[in-house]
Amino acid sequence: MYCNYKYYSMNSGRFAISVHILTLLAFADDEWNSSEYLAGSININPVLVRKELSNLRDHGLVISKEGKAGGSRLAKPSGQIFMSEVYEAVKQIDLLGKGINSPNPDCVVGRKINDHLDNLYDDAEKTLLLGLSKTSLADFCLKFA
Amino acid sequence: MYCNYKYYSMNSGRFAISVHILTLLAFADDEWNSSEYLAGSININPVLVRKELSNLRDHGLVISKEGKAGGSRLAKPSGQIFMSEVYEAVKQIDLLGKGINSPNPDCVVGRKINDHLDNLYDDAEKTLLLGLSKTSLADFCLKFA
DNA sequence: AAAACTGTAACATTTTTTATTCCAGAAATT
DNA sequence: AATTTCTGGAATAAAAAATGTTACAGTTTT
Repeated sequence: MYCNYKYYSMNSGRFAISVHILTLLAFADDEWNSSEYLAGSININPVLVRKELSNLRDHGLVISKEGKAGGSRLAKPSGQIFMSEVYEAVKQIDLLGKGINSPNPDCVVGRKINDHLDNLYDDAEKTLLLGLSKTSLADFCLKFA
Repeated sequence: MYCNYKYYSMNSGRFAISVHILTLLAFADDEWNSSEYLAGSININPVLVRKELSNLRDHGLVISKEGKAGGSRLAKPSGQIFMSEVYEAVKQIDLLGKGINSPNPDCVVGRKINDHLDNLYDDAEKTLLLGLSKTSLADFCLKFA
């Protein structure tokens, strides 16, 4: 077995789900939105929404209120939330799972390639983040007009 | 179930494996390298290497020779192969698997979000490719000096 | 006290990725 | 022309990751 670079976690849904949640919250303004309601629009299980909300909360993008009439809303104006932040928020978890495995250390290339790939990935990611930082959640919401 | 955006396929190894293969071939110059040898440095199964070679071949990055004393080598000088090409080569297969599923069509956001996410992803990917196009395989190999 | 939420843990299912086995066919070597 | 050493690729298995579900304790409003 080999390599588990998880740098580009825009993969497979979590980023999309987070953006979807944030978009709904942006449209709902000051209201507290239940995970049930959010899940209804996204068409996934409410528990998945809560998990994602939990992560967004940890990253300061949303706040939640427990108890009856509780729910979630944006932690700051949509003009101050950037896609790069969403990317970073979603990425975290994957990064933990990162496990770089054993290329052959007797090979000049194998011995060093992980470091070099790391650098390459870091650079590429910076570029990507720069691009994503140009779109705010407010910008994104405008598209629905 | 929801969303399967597979745009960012730099995920989990295939990109790394392809770069590893290409780097080995770049160092080996004109020699024909067997999948067995390549697999030895990467420390994965030779069949996986052949699959990856098959893909790289389809994208004009390597050529292979069958039969005894056969193997693979670069299809062009390493200075003319860019990381963006490798990314594109690896991406293809994932793109086929792309399946965007059913957000709630009764919701203003749900109805349109996939299109908007698509655009966002396309833009981000363009940025990423631009970044990757700045590093050639030759550049990458220099790091091993 | 009841109702309507969140927050999580534990578990089940599905999908994707990675690995393995096997063999037919191609070219060099003898 | 038989043998050897490769590729090419199908079929299958195993492992890992992503996604979905159930269940329930804890919070706050009514």
